[in-house]
Amino acid sequence: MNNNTRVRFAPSPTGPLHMGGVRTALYNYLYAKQRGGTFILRIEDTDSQRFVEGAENYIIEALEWCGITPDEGVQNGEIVTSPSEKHPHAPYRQSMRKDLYKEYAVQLVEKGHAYYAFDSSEELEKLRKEAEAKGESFTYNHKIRETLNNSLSHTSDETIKILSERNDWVIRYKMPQDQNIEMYDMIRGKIDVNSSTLDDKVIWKASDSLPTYHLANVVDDFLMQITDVIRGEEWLPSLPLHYMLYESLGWKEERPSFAHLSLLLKPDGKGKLSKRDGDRLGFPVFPLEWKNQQGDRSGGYREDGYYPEAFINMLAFLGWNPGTEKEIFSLEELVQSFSIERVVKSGAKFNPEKAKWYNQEYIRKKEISQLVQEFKPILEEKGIKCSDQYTAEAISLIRDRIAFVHEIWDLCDYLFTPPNSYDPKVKAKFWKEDIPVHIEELKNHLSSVEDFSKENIEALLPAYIKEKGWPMGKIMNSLRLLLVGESKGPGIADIISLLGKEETIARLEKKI
RNA sequence: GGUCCGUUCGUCUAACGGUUAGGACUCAAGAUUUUCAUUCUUGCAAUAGGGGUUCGAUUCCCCUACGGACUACCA
Repeated sequence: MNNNTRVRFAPSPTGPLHMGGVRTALYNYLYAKQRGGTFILRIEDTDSQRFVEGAENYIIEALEWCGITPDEGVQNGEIVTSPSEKHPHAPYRQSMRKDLYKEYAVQLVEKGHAYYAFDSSEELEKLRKEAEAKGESFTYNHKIRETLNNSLSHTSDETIKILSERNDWVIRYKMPQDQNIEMYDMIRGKIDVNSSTLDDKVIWKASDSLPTYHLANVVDDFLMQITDVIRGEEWLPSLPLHYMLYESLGWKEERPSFAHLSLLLKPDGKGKLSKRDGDRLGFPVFPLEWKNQQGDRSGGYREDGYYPEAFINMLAFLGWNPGTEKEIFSLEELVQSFSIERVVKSGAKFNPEKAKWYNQEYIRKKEISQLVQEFKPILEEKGIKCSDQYTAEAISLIRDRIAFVHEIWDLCDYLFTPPNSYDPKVKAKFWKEDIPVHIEELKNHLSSVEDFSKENIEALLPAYIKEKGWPMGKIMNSLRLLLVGESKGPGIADIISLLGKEETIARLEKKI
């Protein structure tokens, strides 16, 4: 147990949180909670171009719905601007921390680990095009940096002059040459990269006085005393840079441990899971529904009727397993059992069927009374009035066959309203010859019955039919046809008992 | 193209270097339910290919193939 463990989930507010992002947040949360540590939510909004209105609140709300609430960090609706006991490192939105990054970038320049670069985007674009034309790719690195427009190729006087005259310069990290960078990933183990294969990344830009992700990330992780970084696989290629930044900044000892999670892949075909796959295959990709500026809606697990527990459980098992055969885990159980070492290295294709299965498992564990409350709005919408007691009995008859509350109505509408049509196939098969006469007689017999309990009906019905010598199958199925309208549903005695004497007789009288 | 990561049933995955390679989802069959579903039972189905190391390789190493990520003054 190390209650000094501090992890962060650091999304960019460029749109709704993808389910893969939720999984990353979840693993961070589980890792922290298991160690009695702190889970921090930080917003990485250093790219003003891609900022999307509402995205930050979406992220907060989504995490809230999932039950993975941050201990520290940005709060819903509340702007934490200055440090407090609960939020000692506030603010947690990088755009609000912009002033603090420059000094570290400048410090790197002074130590000789970085330099000012004055190349315009146009110039760089041109160089890229030229390289491409030759079948090569342009890389701003140790081989050519001395020949480009930067403080390495200018005298310090020239540099000072340009710096004061222009505001479109950047600071680039000066990646050392031919240095073996030995890294360790908690999931993948040892990883080696030679620094010569890396380029000189921009770490700070004068145009908006903002750092790029790499610097902001490393500085904030250091300042916020992050001990473990668990993030997506897309960051693995920049891990060497991050290692070097820690080293150059003199924070080697404080460098956190890293774990890179594999991506969530689309269910069919190849590639990573995207919003389009959800639209195409009919499943949500986002935890909550999202409406973009154009008014397009993207479905959410919440709106589709998933329980957050089921969603979280499903997500946890996409790339992790406890090593036992137990598959249903509450959030608390996940906290107990999670281990970063058991996270799978390879990417996981998302399986919507399995997601449904999880929800089905959870719906079976719900209290009937809760299902009643969830179903009531649907009943009201249909204009049905009945007691909670009745609804509870109806739901308990069919609860083992649903995966979602919204499936209840289609499965047992006949328990709330008489059938308005009769399945012709079933009718053709069973509704023959003298059946109507028998049903009439049966109806009259039921009129004289007082006890409509399931047990009594179950015993009485077959006994009566047998006694009369009528064809059992035809009568039973015809009875079901009149009561239900088709060939489906719970036991006929259950249905008759629930409908009650009056309603049962009424439906039989309606005939065909 | 370059760098890095990965590869066990259709899918998610398990397996101190020694297992009839296990489980779950899906699918199929049977039983039960005088319907449908549930439930239960059974079945189908995998170590990418090739080399090593080893008494023995899914497991360790190398090569190939395939997949993925990254390769921005985006994160």
